Amino acid sequence: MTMDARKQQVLLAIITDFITTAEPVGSRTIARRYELGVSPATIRNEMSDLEELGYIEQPHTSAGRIPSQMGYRYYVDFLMEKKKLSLFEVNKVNKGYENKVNQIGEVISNTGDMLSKMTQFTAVIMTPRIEMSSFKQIKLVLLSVKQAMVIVVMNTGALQSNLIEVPEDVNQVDLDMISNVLNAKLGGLTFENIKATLLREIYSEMSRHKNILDLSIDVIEKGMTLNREDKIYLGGVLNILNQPEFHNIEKVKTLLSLLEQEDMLRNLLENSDPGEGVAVRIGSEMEREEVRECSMVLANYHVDGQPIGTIGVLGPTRMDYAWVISVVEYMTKNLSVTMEKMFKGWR
Amino acid sequence: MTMDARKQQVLLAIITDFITTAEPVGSRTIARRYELGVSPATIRNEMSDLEELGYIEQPHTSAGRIPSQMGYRYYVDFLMEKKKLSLFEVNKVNKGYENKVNQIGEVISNTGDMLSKMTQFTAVIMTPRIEMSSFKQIKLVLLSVKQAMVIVVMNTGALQSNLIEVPEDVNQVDLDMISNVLNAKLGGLTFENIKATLLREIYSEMSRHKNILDLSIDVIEKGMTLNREDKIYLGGVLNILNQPEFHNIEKVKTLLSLLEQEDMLRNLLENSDPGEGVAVRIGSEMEREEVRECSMVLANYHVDGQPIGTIGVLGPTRMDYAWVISVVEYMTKNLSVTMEKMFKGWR
DNA sequence: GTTAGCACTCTATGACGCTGAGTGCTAACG
DNA sequence: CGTTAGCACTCAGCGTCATAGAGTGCTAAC
Repeated sequence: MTMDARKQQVLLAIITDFITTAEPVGSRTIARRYELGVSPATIRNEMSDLEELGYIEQPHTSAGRIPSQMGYRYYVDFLMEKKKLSLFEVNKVNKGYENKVNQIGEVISNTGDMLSKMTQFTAVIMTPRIEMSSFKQIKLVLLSVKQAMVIVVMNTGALQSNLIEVPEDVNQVDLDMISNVLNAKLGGLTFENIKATLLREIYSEMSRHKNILDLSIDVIEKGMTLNREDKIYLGGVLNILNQPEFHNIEKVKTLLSLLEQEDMLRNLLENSDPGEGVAVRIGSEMEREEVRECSMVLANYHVDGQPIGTIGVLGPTRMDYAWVISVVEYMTKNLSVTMEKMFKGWR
Repeated sequence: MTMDARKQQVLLAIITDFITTAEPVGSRTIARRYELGVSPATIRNEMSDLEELGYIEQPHTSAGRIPSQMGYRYYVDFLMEKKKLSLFEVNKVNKGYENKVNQIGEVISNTGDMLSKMTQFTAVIMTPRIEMSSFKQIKLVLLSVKQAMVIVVMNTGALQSNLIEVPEDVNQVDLDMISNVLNAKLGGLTFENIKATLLREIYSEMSRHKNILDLSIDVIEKGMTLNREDKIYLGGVLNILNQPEFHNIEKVKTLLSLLEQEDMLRNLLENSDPGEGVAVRIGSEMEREEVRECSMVLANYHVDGQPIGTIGVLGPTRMDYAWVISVVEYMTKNLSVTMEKMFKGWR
């Protein structure tokens, strides 16, 4: 026994129905709502086959069928028809990008909000990965007697600043000198490329100025810790509470506590890199137990052809993939363009 | 009929019991568990009185009694015995402050985490209010051709930075000049004190240098918007899901969505300023509908005798006030000391 | 004033049976 | 030989009902 056209039709009908109703769907319902031109009995036979093939399952004997994870996968890969965003929605998105184009954070959070509003699920956005960008410039600014600020500009335009303490006898001239050395040594390098050898080299160069040696190390260390600062933005977390599959407090708790732990979430995202285009990860295709009943639709956004971050939507496996994929696709494109514009302006 | 010693004992027993069990407590339970030396019947009589006085209520005829909001209030004001933190806990808190004393954000989030872990409720911390602090120094640093960074240092040591775009022909010398003017005019003033007149004054002074006029305005505006940047840190949000009163998804949703909206939360906090010492706000003593079944224990933390922020714990009205109050009190003291140390080091 | 006793109330729980949705099988049909 | 009508069967969900248990309020006795 193998998949044929009518089985596909039936599977499509089951999934379509289940996505909207969240109820197991029976043979009668399909016969009534979808015009397959056959009787419920025939559909029952097909369903029996589909179950044997593993595409659908039965919660209990006298219930209808629901799609299995494999069913969703088949649907996403072969059956689904992509939807197109309406003009109205396209306009709404474009409006969302008109203001506040000068702050990375604003763009990210705007995108996330729109994404969650349009899909009614939870939006997940990783801010631009700093590992992929290289140092462009490092500035050290003395603010008061013992306090200075490190400002690191990356080639992507990303910018990070941090406070450091400095010895009392350090003045701005010293700091400028240090910046110069750092710029010369580190300019154009990515964080990954900064090896211990290089640090030692800087160290020795600095050692001519004994009293600011410690400081230089401090700066590097700060820089390295800043490295891990790529944040994850979440939008519409509470949307999942509207989904019937999350009427159970325990499930809510496990999922929310996953979302609360940024490390885990980052891990999850990094382990399901979408590569090019939009990727769909269904249930246990993601490693973590907590999202076994969830799916993610994700895509990378790019600057200069380089993927610099990931954007995605997290919802129950029973989500409207066709719609969500279209939205993610469109938003990714827009986000890439917007980021590109911002970075171009800065370089 | 009026409150007397035995009624107090009974009320205390009811509240104590209800706090731990979350179940209505009956006369038998009290007679058994708390040694009042009287029979259940007598306690029933007292309970009847207490109900008439409004301190307790009955969910339904054949159930025990639960404290009313007024009952909790009476308990907090007159009956409760403050608990003391054990040496073990004091040590844990002190450890928490040992590292990372150089970043305000770290201190805040550390405090919040400890607070929520120790109380098992949700911790709410407002970062230092910037309105209360005055400008100490403003720096403008040119980063690239069209891009500069504004760094604002407040007298509290708080620090804010923001990116701005500048015209191409502006160089660091121009920026230094602007910083100087701004420092001269704004130094020592709080945000509140910056009036339109002052801005106009600066404006006119700047007008000598036509081409950087726009820039100056930009800087001020950025500064003003930075103003509203006092964030609210939340710790242990999911703890409330462990409370039996939040087994209902709808309640969870309303409360969480309140917490998600920073403006509302800020409003809530600002409307219940604790003043000196630790304040307790029970149920509808706070204005918002969403927290009618919650209480907050809050206190201000200080630098130089000035309250600069608020720290609090949010939980169901049925919380262990004695314990929570002690924890908040201790944490506030510690936070104040730590902040003071940080700011002293910076001034 | 306190307490034992008792009737009363009301929730929670579990058993029971019914209903309706849905299936799987079989036999008849084209 | 695929399709379908018919039918017996299964099972979750729901309402009903009776029971148990916790707790009260009242009364009368101490």
